[in-house]
Amino acid sequence: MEVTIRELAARCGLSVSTVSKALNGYAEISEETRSLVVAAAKEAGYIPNAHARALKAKQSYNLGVLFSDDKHSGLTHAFFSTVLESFKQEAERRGYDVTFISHNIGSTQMTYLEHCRYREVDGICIACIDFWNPEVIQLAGSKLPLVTIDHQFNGRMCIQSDNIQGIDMLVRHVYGKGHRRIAYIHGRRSTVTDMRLVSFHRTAQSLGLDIPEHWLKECHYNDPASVYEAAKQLLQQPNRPTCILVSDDFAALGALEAAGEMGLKVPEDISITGYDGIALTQLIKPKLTTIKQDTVLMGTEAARTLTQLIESPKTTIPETIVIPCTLIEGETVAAPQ
Amino acid sequence: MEVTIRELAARCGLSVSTVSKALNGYAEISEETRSLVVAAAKEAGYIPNAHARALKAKQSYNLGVLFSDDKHSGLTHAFFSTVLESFKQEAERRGYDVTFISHNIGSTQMTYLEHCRYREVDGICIACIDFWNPEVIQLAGSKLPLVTIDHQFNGRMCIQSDNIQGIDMLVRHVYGKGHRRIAYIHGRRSTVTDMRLVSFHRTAQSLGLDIPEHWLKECHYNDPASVYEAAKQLLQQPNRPTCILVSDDFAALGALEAAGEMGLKVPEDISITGYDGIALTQLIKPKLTTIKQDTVLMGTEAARTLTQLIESPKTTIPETIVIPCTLIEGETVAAPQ
DNA sequence: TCAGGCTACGAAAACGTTTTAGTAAAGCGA
DNA sequence: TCGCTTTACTAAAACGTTTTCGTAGCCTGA
Repeated sequence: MEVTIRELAARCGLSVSTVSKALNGYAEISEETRSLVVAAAKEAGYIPNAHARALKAKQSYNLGVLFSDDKHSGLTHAFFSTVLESFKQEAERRGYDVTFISHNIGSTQMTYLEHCRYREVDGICIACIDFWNPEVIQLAGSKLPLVTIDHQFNGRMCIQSDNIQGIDMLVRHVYGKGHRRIAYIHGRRSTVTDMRLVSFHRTAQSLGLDIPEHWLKECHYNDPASVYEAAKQLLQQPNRPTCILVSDDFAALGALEAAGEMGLKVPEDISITGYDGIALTQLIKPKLTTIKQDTVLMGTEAARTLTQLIESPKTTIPETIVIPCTLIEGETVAAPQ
Repeated sequence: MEVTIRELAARCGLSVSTVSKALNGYAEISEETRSLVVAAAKEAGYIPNAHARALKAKQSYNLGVLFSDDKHSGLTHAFFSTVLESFKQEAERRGYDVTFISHNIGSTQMTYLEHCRYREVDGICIACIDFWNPEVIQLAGSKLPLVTIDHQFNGRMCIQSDNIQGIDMLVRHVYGKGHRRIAYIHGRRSTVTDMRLVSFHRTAQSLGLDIPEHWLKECHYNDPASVYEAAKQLLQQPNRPTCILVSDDFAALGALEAAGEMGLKVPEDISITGYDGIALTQLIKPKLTTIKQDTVLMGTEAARTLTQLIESPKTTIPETIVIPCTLIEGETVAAPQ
């Protein structure tokens, strides 16, 4: 059915090796034969076989993506799906397909690394996952070219959204609007959370703000319900904050909900911000003031550096690439009463 | 580096074929040797090579997904990303990986079908794409096992959300609330659009409603801006409808926007509904009344039928599997004034 | 005792490529 | 003319599996 390189060679009256070289652009093939072969290939509908090629050449032109979060939202995760989309587009532009990595393929359990070896992916992009998972650490310890999003493994490439700058901008923004009593609802311990917390404290201090410990609340990312609870606690205090920063747009909806239920108007009675800049924020009323992470650039850079790492392992790529973010001024921050 | 079956055979003092059979559960291998081999494989960290296996066995255990829309929202598409996520999960449960199919891998242009042949995917799932695209039609005409979401190709498997039922429920719901003047903003011509339109007309007729032609507007899916325009036109009419059905949740935001700008309150002054049941609808205020498509079941069923088709091509699977949908009663429909 | 049938294993071909090593033919300088 | 290089091609091994076919040894029944 499918025509192989052998048949193609026969049709051309050439050897298999010549045809292979002609198709792969070897210099030792004359222009004449090359065009002959290319024409014949087209006419015969010849498509090379990726598996045979990968088997021999030890390159699969396949990139793995590891991608999950504790809530198993997977592809439906508003933030990471946009990163992944642009990762995929850039990978394709560079000649790579992308395959999801998981650890149970059918009945056979595999670790992530084993799955990568099984499919012989040329490299892997890790995002939005528990980076302390032993299997992920095993992956990071392997020889496999690897890029992570928002987490730095020692000696590994990492695409970092500039969380320091983001929180700094955000705090200064609400400060500029007149807020001095600022609470911060952050996510669970992770690289990202830590950076944002550091930045929050640093900026608060440099602005001379005194933030009581109990205005910092730990919640879950991507989980409005937990933020709802935390926001309620904050708002019930006699001497409550005038502004609540939530470290996740989607979860910030929980804070809006809480405020609404308590009869507080946003932004008149209480200011609220998010973080991420997902599309949703600009579709709700009032529009959420937030930090927009450049997800498109993050995905593109991840694919770019990963393929570069694969194709020329020698070149030293900076370990961390920091992607700047921008402030989206919505309608959820106003001067405090 | 990586240990091959040959080395494993040497370690066990067995032949390559015996080892292969032991690992693949052939009956002709004694229990004794099998456990020996399995233990040795584990100890040696043996992982089979998917490419070699695919090359020989003509099965890649890889499923392609073809997935794009005219706005190139790709994975960020709220509706289809949830379908894809559950497709992926079910595929993995059944032992298949999933790879995206596209048509330009690097510099070499390929048709979708060529890409499938290149990667030797065992089957493909097509969703959310222009089904009249010649390349998609070529795919549908091929021998490749195939399942589509929401479009019926002749003789091919299709997972259909029950659009007839959905629109019927929706129209009856607003009718029940007292609406008689109902407009419908639908998407561009497609299988889905057609079914919904048919259902709209049929139900309207059976309820004795008389819908003037200019209350039907064609817009783009996933595009609030175009719906915004259409809604404005509808609302500016002297004798305007009391309820507008929009065939897409996300785009329905455009209608809400238009109403808001014209000083009309939803649902007091005008009722609006969406369609799809994406998460967003229950996060905005007021919550959108809509039809929820069972995206999880759609994805799962797509993966199930596709793998079944691959593994036993003989068994006749019904051409179309219809997935029921449910009404989500939000806060955007009230009795007309 | 022997034909026949299991049982448990092995040899080797095959899958479709890429790549190394080799080689005729042509070109070239002296 | 001769030796040497260059050009343009070919032969064949290899990549890591699966699978067909073959077979040695054992058991069984008459």
